[in-house]
Amino acid sequence: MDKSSPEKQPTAREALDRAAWIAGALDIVAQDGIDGLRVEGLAKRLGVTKGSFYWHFKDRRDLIDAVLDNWRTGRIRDIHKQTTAEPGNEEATLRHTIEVYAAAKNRKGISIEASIRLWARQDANGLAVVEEVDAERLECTRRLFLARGLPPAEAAARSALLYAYVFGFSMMQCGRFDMDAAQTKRWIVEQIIK
Amino acid sequence: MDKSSPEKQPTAREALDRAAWIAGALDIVAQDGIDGLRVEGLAKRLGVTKGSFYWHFKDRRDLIDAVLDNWRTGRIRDIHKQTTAEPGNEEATLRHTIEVYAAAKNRKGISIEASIRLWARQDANGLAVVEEVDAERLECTRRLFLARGLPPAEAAARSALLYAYVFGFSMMQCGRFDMDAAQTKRWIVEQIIK
DNA sequence: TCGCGCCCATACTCATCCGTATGTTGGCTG
DNA sequence: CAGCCAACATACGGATGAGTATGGGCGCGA
Repeated sequence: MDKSSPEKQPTAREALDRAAWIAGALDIVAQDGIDGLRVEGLAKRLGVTKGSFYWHFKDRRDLIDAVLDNWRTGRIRDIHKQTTAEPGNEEATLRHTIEVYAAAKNRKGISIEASIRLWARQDANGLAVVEEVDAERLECTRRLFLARGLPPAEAAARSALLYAYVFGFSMMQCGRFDMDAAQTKRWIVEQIIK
Repeated sequence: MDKSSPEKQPTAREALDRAAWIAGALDIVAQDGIDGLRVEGLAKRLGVTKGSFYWHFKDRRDLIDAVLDNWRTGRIRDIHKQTTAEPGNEEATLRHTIEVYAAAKNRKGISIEASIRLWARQDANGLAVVEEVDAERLECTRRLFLARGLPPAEAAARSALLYAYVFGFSMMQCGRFDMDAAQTKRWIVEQIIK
């Protein structure tokens, strides 16, 4: 699992550079998907050449796996951070979680989500990563519903509906549909939370 | 909008061949996304060479536009077919619509949906197509909710939640989450319909 | 100051793919 | 049967991109 292959100490320098490559890769993934993640394009974006890339990574697949791993740990850290609620405050925490994940400001994060999930349809490693992230997220919000006294089955169902709504709505293009978006979102959130 | 450029009669032969190319393209899109849709690969899949392709299509973009157009008209025809209900039968029609679009058997259709929607994020033509399909779908199911006597805002909200759930759930990977999937889906459908 | 190793550039090979130009074949028509 | 045309195949040029091989600069310790 770990990148323990370098012979000497994994200097902070190298770790930082690798992180920079991954950060740049995530920008490209958000724009063009994982298929659009090219070694030479990423290098040009970082102001270097391929020679640098192949010093930090074994090959393109190594970069993709690093991106997936980085995304996985980041999403799991995030959901734990978002869903830690003091007892009695579960409802506000749930509303806030939906806010964060469905926010229009989070366009880049949504794009990365969609790209990785589509990629995971034909990649075993990607599928495992998405499964782990989903399981963690579903479990975190389920706990919040359980803390509110809901029966286990309903807590699981509400948790599933929460993420289905968030991801599904982000994939839709409602530009031509006549509705009050804010009012609609409020009504849906009530259905999920209440 | 129409392909009226051929000088003579648009023979059934040519129409069939163009449809065959589009059908093969949809297979590839379902597997590898629109980025994976390559002229030579598609030709090999159909047992011919590029020479044939460039007789039927101007270029790769022409094929993509044809695929988008075919998908658009097909989805609109489908949703109209699924949502025509005799008065009083709206609830069963809504349940059936969810069944059809959320069906696990419809894996190929879901993959095409996801690929096109991701593609539409960076393509104006694709965006217009998705917007039109979404508007049509949202309107069709909204009419069913309205026919059941719901207030307009709630009908629109339920219609939006319906598709958000269908698309969102199809993007999730719940393999590691402990729940009764059938029971969960039943609970969610009740929330949307009732 | 000398060498060594990290970090990157340069320069290739090989494969894929788009688009075009042109050759070829089989069927239909006059 | 001559000719034409739809529907391909073949062959090519140019671009892109992965991966490798190799060289060079630069800091740093002995």
